[in-house]
Amino acid sequence: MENGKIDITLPDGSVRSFDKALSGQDLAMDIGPGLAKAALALRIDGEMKDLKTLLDRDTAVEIVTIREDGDEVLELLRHDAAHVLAEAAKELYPETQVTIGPSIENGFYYDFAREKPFTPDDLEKIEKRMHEIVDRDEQIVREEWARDAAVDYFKSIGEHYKAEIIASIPADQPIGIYRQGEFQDLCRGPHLPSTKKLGHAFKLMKLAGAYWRGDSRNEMLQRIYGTAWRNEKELKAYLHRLEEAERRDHRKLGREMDLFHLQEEAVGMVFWHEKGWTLYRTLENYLRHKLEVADYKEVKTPQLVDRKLWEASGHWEKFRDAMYTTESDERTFALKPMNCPCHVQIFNQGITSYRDLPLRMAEFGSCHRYEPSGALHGIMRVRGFTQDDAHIFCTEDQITSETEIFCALLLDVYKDFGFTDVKVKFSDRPEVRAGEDETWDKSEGSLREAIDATGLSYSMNPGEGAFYGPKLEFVLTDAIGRDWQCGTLQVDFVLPERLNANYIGEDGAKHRPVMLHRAIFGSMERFIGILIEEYAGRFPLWLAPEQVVVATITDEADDYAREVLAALKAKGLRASLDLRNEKINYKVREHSLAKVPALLVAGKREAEEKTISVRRLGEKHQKVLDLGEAIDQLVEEAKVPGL
RNA sequence: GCCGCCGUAGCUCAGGGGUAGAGCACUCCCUUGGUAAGGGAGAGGCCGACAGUUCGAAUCUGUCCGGCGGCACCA
Repeated sequence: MENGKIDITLPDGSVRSFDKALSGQDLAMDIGPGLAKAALALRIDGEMKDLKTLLDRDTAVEIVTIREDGDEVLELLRHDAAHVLAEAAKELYPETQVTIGPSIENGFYYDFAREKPFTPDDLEKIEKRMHEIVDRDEQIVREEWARDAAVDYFKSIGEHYKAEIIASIPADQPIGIYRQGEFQDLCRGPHLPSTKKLGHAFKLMKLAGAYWRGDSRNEMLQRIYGTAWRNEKELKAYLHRLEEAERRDHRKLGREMDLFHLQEEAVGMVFWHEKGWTLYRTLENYLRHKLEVADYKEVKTPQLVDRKLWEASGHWEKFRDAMYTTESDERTFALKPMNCPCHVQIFNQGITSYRDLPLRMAEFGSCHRYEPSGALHGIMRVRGFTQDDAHIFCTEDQITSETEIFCALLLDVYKDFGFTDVKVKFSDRPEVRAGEDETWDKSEGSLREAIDATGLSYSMNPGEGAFYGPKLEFVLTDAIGRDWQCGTLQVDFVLPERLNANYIGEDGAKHRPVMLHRAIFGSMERFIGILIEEYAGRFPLWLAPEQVVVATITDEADDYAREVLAALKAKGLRASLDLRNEKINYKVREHSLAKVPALLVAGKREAEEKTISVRRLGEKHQKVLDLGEAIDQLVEEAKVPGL
């Protein structure tokens, strides 16, 4: 800044000098009118700022345009879309109060407070008004207000939620107010220079309820969700993705593929049909084998257990409302919502030596929980489910190595299903919890040490741990982009204490073991739901409930087709026969729609030559192979991983 | 649980104060056809449940049940 000059360094390394301070807009114009037109914001020292920011010192500046890839531009657009949404809603329905409206993955939302609910018709009107506001090309101007003045202002115009938000901001922080047209909103920014820059590639998607400040004790607001993109093409691509995702919805495929159903008489409980149950058993046996190799001991514990045990474990106090109970012999029993207390009962039989640790006790444990009705979702969130549960009883010293061993096993299993990018979350102590703070310090510390030892990257999930200990969550994503916790690992110093679990140490004295609660699939039901969506119903051969259909072209091949079926079954393949009096086109179409991985077609020629025409799902053409060769190939491909 | 929307044949959906319709699937008949729908006929519904309004309710109103989308919850 010599001689009052301001040097601006551009991303290409070139430097422009100016006599006096200038706005980012001026800078863009100075470089070229095309750039000025495309400019949306600035990146000053790597941080996004308004395009109108005054540049009054030497600095490195990057001009952000609509053509820039990456999420930052999208976040900017979406955040503005939320403001335009709020402006439109206020214009059309002035009695509405605005609250917050952030950008989110794929879009944005805005929460409104209003007596009368918005209707789908209102959505259309609001969207139309949003387009008008964009066309008005309203300048978006940032101002900074004193906090108390801002609170008074918003109170005076009846925006009590806004006033409350501002009042909760620390007094020494500046209050940024963005004005566009008649609409003013509290906001940190940055924003576009004008509403026109938002463009028209946005769409309002859905109406929903949402609690004020995310707390169910508060009143419910009305949330409007929308999506926004750089251009029409991206918007269309997104809408198309949504349609594709709907096609692989496990609820739809579950019905179409005759895997399972749900009905009113057993809400949240799955009726497994033959094909779905075959899939279920295949998975269970696969995992059972993995567990055997990993030195787990499988057990089975009772469904109905006296409430005394749940009181002792602490579950009764915390989850009583979500437990199914029944009275008998003047005692109260609960359908088990978890397996851990039962596993401790097995552990407590006899005397355990430190030589027995780590003891890995596994169960495909059938559990029931009275989940809130609004939480139910297909077979992903149900009231009756089976956990691939296990508890590792070990010493404190063994936590790290057991965590490493478990994470390796989990990733190995996930890899067999093609899940390679797994989100890991670390959830620490919740507000309501059992155990002393010192115990939590210890358990969180040891889990952190253990996860660090695995080298996996993870994100923090504060306050989301189980009531007895911190946990790792292994999260998979469904077709519609929703995250589901599947695997978990939880460190527990509390239950062994409460249920008096002991082992005899090297010193001959009693010691408390640590329990590691862990699951890989999480629940069989949820994992199967995820798999259906992941594969869009087109399972790999080893998982497919119906692996092969033998279909005939004429009834002259019926006897041969029966021989083929027998040969397939003798090799352990799941196969069936289609001898119907239908054209081969019809049969191909039907079995393709049913997503049968392999169709073996037999006509007169094949019968005479002892060959078979192999048509694989997803391929346009078929291959004629020697029967033995065809079967060998299928058998090889149908091998269960790890077996 | 809370907010909004929805509930008609096995599935997808149309209709809408005067006793219910399509396509696919299903059953039967004809067709023996070489790799994604051959032709014909037939059967199938207490219009989610209960109450109310009405001469009359699948249709209007209310309550409940269930589903869907969010929110909250998730040992």
